[in-house]
Amino acid sequence: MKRPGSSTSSVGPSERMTNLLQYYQAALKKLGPQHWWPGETPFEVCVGAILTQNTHWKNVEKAIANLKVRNLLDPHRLYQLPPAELAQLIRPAGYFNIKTNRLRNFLKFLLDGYDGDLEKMFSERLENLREKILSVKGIGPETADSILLYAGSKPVFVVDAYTKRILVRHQAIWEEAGYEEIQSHFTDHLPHDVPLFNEFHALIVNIGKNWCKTRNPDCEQCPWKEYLPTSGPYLPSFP
DNA sequence: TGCCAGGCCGGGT
DNA sequence: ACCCGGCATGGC
Repeated sequence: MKRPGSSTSSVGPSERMTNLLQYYQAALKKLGPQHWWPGETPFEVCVGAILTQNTHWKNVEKAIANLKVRNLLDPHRLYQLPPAELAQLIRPAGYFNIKTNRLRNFLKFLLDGYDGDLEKMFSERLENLREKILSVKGIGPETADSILLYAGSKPVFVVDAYTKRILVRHQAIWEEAGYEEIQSHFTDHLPHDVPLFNEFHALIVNIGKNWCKTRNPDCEQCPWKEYLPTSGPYLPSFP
């Protein structure tokens, strides 16, 4: 459903899916805790957040493993590594030339601004820090927010492609909604609780991967089947 | 076997 | 302010 031009519609996305805690509880009950982020240290989370841009996590795991066995999951040592060597190590994660630069941009930011100390970085005021991380070339809103939530335990809700697809499917947002608008939908209707944000986003990704796929959606088995709109422009087609 | 994945940037309308 | 092409590997 596209946002109506300048006219106002009586029933629309803003009226739907505001009972987010029920969605959360239903998903958690069916799927259990997701134990996110899949990484052992905050720094590993940051690296993974950059490497997983538009990429299967399975591929990222291989790249991270390459870095880990060489003891390179450290800002100083990783930045010391010649870029060409870094590129080869992260090759399995795809876009390896681009991601080499993006990783190094973030490393330089971390080393120059905070002596490579993530704790020091995360001690900065949240609003300022988010803007600064976003200014690093190669780090957009999802990557920045993933770093803030999953590496820094900051109360920031992470939005990704699955989040948007599911919310559009549930008529909670318009198709044209941008990142911040989608994010607001959660932060406006949920307590700002770090474990909640952590688990909720992880559950969304799980549901997106398994039931809300672009090609082969399977709404019948989806844990949120009960909440699907029973009428609207998406039935029986799928966005 | 094609299609697609936990985006983002830069250049063009 | 959007829209689009480019970036790349490996799993299903």
